[in-house]
Amino acid sequence: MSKKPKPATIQDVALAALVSTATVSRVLSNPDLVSKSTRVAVLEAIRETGYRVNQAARNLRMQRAGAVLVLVPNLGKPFYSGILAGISEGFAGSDYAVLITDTESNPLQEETLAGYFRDGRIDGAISLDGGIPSTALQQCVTYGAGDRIVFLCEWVEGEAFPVISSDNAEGARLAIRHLHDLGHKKIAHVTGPDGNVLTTARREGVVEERTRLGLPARPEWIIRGDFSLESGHDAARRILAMDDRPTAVFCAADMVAFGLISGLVAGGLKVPGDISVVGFDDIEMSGSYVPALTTIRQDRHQLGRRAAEVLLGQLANPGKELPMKSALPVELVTRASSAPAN
Amino acid sequence: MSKKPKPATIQDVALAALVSTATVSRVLSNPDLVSKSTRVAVLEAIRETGYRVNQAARNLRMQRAGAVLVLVPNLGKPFYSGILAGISEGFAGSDYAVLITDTESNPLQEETLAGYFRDGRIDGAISLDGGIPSTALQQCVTYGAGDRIVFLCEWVEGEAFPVISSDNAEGARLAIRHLHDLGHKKIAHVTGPDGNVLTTARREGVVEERTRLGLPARPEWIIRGDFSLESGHDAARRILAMDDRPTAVFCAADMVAFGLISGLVAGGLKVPGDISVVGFDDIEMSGSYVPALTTIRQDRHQLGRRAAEVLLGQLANPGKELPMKSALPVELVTRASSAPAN
DNA sequence: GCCGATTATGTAATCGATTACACGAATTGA
DNA sequence: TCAATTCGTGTAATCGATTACATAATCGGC
Repeated sequence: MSKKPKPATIQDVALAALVSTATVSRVLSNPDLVSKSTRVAVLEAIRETGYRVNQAARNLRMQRAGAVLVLVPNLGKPFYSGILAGISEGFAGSDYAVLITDTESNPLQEETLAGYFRDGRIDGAISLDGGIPSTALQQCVTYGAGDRIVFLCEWVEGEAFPVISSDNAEGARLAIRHLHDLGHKKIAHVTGPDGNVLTTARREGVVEERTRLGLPARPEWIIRGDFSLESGHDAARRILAMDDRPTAVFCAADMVAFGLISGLVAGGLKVPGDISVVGFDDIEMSGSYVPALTTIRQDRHQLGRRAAEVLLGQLANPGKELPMKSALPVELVTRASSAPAN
Repeated sequence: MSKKPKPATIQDVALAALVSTATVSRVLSNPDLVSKSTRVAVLEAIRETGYRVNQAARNLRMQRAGAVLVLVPNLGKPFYSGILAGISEGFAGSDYAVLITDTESNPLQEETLAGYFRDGRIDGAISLDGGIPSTALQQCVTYGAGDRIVFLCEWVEGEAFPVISSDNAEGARLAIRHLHDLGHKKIAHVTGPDGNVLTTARREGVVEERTRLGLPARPEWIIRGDFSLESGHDAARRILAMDDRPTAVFCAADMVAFGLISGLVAGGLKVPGDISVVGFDDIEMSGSYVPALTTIRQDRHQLGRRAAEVLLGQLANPGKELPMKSALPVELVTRASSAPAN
């Protein structure tokens, strides 16, 4: 039935090329050590036998796992797909496998992460989740994996790991400035969940820019959300009930903006006629929502690639570079959901 | 800096328990072969040393990869998250790592999949993508991996792999029956993309049930879509332009329903006042859309688990069970987007 | 009390790569 | 011309498990 042709090993290649396995190995990993003639012969033998290196054997010998883990808060959020694509692209050339786990449906146990390192299942990790318990991180550091973890988009306050993220505060400022340019003065902001680092960064951007532009600020114009569609609905309800309604709302996420818009429309308001709405992220469907959403674009692909590169760098020369925070630029994408103030 | 305490090996345990490594290994994989007293001693030694088996070594010796690959058409679609959660849950107890790849952003090269098997990177695969080229699959079969691939949700017509999916035709029938029960007679259907097996199954369910109930059928009431938000918009435009408009629409996916609803509303129609809409999938946001979407729920979690179980079974006794198609039940979830016909 | 069967355990080969070390040949410099 | 390098390659140990085979101990039946 299944014939399962046994794959060629390095021995087979050595035999075919009339050299030792050491030489074959060197041709693969350190070609300069081998004379041109034998190198050619070995490469020919490799082609002939159809040899492919056995990762398990290599990993065992080299004492590595050959895999990295990506921790995603919620795989279901469309926001993450581009990032994951960027990450796998970043690792495509390498011989690392990319494991992905959803921290919402597979909550990280206290010692799970360090355990993965310990058991030789992973060589490094990229976390998109800023909610990893400090204790879990400390265990990794204790184990010596402290320099093989990088944070992406979110991060844990007070921990010294490299962080790749967008310039969240700048994104918020861009949004406010855009609305201000359109003539809006009363601008509300629907935030992310409490305690989230992105919430803070974006809220501060809002407050800062609003102050700089001399715009009025009322406490109820900062509305607590949680990046979800529902929190957008809630915000709509809140706004519909206000005496002094804002004429524009900047939401901390596109999903929130969708919820908000549908809520406002259901409440009889027009978007952008009565209220302009700006989101954050520029997820796929933002362009085809009705109205098409004005938003702050994060280069998700690039974010993913960068994180992959940084981690690969750390894995290549462990403990070399110092952890640091790098912020990628964001961009305002003007669409139909924002219009000049009446 | 990073002390990197060297993990205990099976040797260390053997030493501590005053037995051979063979015995330790047996305690772990075949406890019955070991006398109770030594078993206890070994277990104590394991606890003492904090020993964890090294997967790379085990995999090398056992000639396996210790990993399975999940092929997802588009990680960004919220539909897949629950499924992935179910899959990883299904593999949680096992010692298989779960690799996830997005076939849209990382298109599968002709020989990639078979290559993964060949290189010992994976022991099996679950494909959520029905668009895998037959040639790629044949290569896997040739290599002997034919019984370690299962399809989930989608499948490739004419290939003999196990398939786990929902009862798509029944879902379609349920939707039509529901609308019929509400008094609708003129029911349209927005399909999935051409050539997709789900498109066929659902469309056939629609046609069948519509015929059974003696409902009228006009060719333009079958509208070609592609599971996307945009195709929902297009469908709305199409419907708005019809002379003889349907009073209800069954969409082949929730995303399509969202696009459709927003398009219809933008066109001045009320949902469900003028037109009732029913979706398929019951993704997270369906319940909090406005109006909340009536839809056909697939048990995504269960689907994932099942696929994992089937694959694990195949891996445990290769080539034992025969491939077969199994359909999980679906369920009508009645919400606000469908109402009695006027 | 003896012999075959069973049970428990150890010895050592093995999986397929990498690499420290050794060695002979070629090259260099004085 | 000889010693010191450098270069190219092979030998064999090694990574950490599993397991076929061998061996010693125990048991049962007669």
